[in-house]
Amino acid sequence: MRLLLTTPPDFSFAETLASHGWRRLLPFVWHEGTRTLERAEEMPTGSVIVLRLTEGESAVQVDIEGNADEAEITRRIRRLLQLDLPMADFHAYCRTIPNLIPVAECRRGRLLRCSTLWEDVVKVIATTNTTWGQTITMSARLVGSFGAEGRAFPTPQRIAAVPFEEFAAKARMGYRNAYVYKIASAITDGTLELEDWQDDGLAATELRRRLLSLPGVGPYGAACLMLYLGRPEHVNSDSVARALVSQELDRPVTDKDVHTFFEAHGKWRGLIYNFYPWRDG
DNA sequence: TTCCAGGGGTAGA
DNA sequence: TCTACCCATGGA
Repeated sequence: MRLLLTTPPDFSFAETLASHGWRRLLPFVWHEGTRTLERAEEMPTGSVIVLRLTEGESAVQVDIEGNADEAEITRRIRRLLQLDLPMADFHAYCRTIPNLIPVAECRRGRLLRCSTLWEDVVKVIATTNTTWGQTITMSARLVGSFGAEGRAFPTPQRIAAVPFEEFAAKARMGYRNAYVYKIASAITDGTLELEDWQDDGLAATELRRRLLSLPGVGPYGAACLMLYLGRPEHVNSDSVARALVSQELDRPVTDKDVHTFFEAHGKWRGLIYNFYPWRDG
């Protein structure tokens, strides 16, 4: 089966996929030669399908291996590519600042997401206080050990269904094991309705408060997740941000300096940081 | 061995 | 609010 999803004029397939590192984490597989983003998805029935996304003419072409409900696939892909996120105001803002004009002209601003907030949360936790290499292997172990057919990202239910000791031994996420398992268990027993937090009616301050209440999610993680949820008013200051701002200011900097550096960009701070045209690339 | 990586939790001030 | 310390894992 093949789907063709029309994309907004200010959408860029290439820029969205390059927006951050998610395309390098399973179950995403990026094929540079064919410019294809592949991803296995577990359907509500338990079956696994494979999506292959390529850029079309003002559209995203989706080739689907396996049988699945078209509406459900469309919904997931719209989430993956932030197709419903308005970009006009952000791009208009960028055009008012000379060194940010390329951000608008290259149609940057959307970020690649996973098909659930749950998966985004787990992967953000897997990026904290570790190297990218380990983040990649943690994602691979989660998919391989607990995902449906060892190909899709595990649902919270699949993780909560195994004893913690078994989960920890196979996931090997260090002290993050307990955080991920606790979140999976809370979703499974119904005390945490994480996916409902994506409601646009939720105030940004309340969303941030809730994200910070998740074990393993602090200021950095909450800022990342808010960015993925279209609320870019916080900068996800991390060691990368500190290094870049330090280079820009030519002196050692703290988190506070990073926040001060982006303060003027107000509600667009998080996006400006993510797409900032740093010197030397 | 020791350090530390796209931080976070906790205790104590 | 700020600081110090600890945290599992694995590579350098």
